[in-house]
Amino acid sequence: MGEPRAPRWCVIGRAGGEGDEDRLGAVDVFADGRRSAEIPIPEGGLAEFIAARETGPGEERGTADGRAAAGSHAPRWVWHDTAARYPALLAEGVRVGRCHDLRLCHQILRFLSLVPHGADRLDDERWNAPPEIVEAGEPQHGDDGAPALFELETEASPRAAAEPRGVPDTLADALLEFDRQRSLVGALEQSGRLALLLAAESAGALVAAELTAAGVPWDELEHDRILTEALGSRPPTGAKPSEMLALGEEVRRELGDSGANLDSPPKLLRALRAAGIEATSTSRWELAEYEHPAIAPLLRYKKLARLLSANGWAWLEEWVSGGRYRPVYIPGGVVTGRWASSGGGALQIPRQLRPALRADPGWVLVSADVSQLEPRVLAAMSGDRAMAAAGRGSDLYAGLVERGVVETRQEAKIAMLGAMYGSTTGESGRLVPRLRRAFPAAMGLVDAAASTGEQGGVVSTWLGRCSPPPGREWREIQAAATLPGASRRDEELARRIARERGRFTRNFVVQGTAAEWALAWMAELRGRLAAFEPVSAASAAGASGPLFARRPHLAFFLHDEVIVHAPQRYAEEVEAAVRASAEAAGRTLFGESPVDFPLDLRSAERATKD
DNA sequence: AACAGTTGCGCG
DNA sequence: AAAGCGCGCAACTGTT
Repeated sequence: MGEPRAPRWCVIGRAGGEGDEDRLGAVDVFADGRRSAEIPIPEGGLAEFIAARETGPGEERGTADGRAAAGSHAPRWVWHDTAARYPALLAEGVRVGRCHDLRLCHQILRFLSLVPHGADRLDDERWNAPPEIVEAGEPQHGDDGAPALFELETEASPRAAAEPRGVPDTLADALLEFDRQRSLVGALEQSGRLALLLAAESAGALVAAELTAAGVPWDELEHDRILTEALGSRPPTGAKPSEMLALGEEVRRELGDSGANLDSPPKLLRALRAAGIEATSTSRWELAEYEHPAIAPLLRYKKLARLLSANGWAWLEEWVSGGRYRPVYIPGGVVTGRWASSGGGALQIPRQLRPALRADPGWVLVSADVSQLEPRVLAAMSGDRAMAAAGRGSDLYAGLVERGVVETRQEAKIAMLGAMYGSTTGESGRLVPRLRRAFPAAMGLVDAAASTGEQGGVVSTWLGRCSPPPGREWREIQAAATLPGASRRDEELARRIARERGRFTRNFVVQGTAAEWALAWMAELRGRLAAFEPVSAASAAGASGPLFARRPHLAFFLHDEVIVHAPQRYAEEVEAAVRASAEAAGRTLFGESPVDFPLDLRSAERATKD
């Protein structure tokens, strides 16, 4: 498709050598492998350069309203690190349709290249650096009036002020790496899955930057109300809120120890034992086992202490401003391919605070999560028809009960988690054999992954992300245990860490494939949302920035859940788009599989869960 | 005073 | 005390 003369890719990178840090250049790469000469990009002109090409011929020029041509003419942008490049573009109101993130793709391909296929390895270690985190922020203007977009906000958010990492960003490096990656994929690829994975991973990088730029609409007053209701009114910095003080006094009174320190686990443990509570740790799981009048207030104290330190007023001040919470996501930050986050704890927002996620006036939050994503992914990967059938309704766990695999929904859940995590003891270990009987194909897949891992092998997700090989220490312990002079301790250690690795690889294939499904879901949804007609300026969202104020946009992502911030009038269309994207994700990964991926979907002003 | 390591708990 | 995977973060402890 597309015009024969239109470049398929456009590689962006730093053009000059020493002293030329800001000069950028581009090289077009065509489908037949031909390359253009280097196209110089004037200083500060990247946004304009890209905007012009994202808008196809005959279309209105300028993308201040974010109207990206959905890829008909625009090339796929190839750059070293989306996290380093894209926030500045977004801040200038330029959206990108597709990209190829060399750093993320390198991370995927480097483990893959350990598989003996005879292809060239990607052995340029410089590409293995962690992402360069750049705050989106408002464009800052330097002395010369030019936007200094890459300046780090050292004071506002210290975590984002990490030193720029050593990923090469010159055009020459990018072209070389891009060639290596393409030839490696070409040599290894038979199914097209790997290309799909690289595209999905890169799309995820775009989504992550856009999520930070758009922010989560956050009701600071509601957050404050939740805190005040639980903790008492806000205390001066460093002081404890009244509710914690009162509970602390109650605990100390019940323990008969007026000096007991509840904030130090070792000291608390000593105080508990002095009061006759023979606990071995201070975790709430263990404390809840003991009958003592100090336990209840202590558990409440710990709950409040957690709320205060993790998401208290200090957090609110640091991470929420102008009605937006802007977490930093790290695509591919987890070995399995899941996203991680850095700063602000985006992936740990407690349910208690969900009511603080609140749409702007005239807008709604469309929240969707996938029911039992990981078991469904396992059913699809393994082609287990019985398991697919059990998941045909909206609740796979209920399907297990209906089929008499287990007696209760709770048992179904425990058994399924145990199967995917590799539990061998307790109730979970007891129930797993039933699944093995009912779903031999699915269980065979995870059991094989565990076995491969125990033997030091590499496993891979559905699209081909490989688990890291075992480290030197692991191999040495295994080797030592097989030596003639090995002690029982050596053997037990080797056995134990082999089993641990087996549980890791067992879960890797499922968790990693679920992450791929989620990427495909978001990539599809991102495209669909960008195609909505913008609403009038009068109905624009307050603090969403030029690209997101007038269209539905992704606002939050959490492994198997997305939240879209949308103008009220689009609520139903957005729900349909979210559903259609989930169906498309299933087809993209698994083709015409009998497994479906039902969503729990709701639109409301607030994102309350359950 | 700055650092790494541990504990405990929030999320999926 | 999580039996069983993957994370991030704050606070405390013990070192340098």
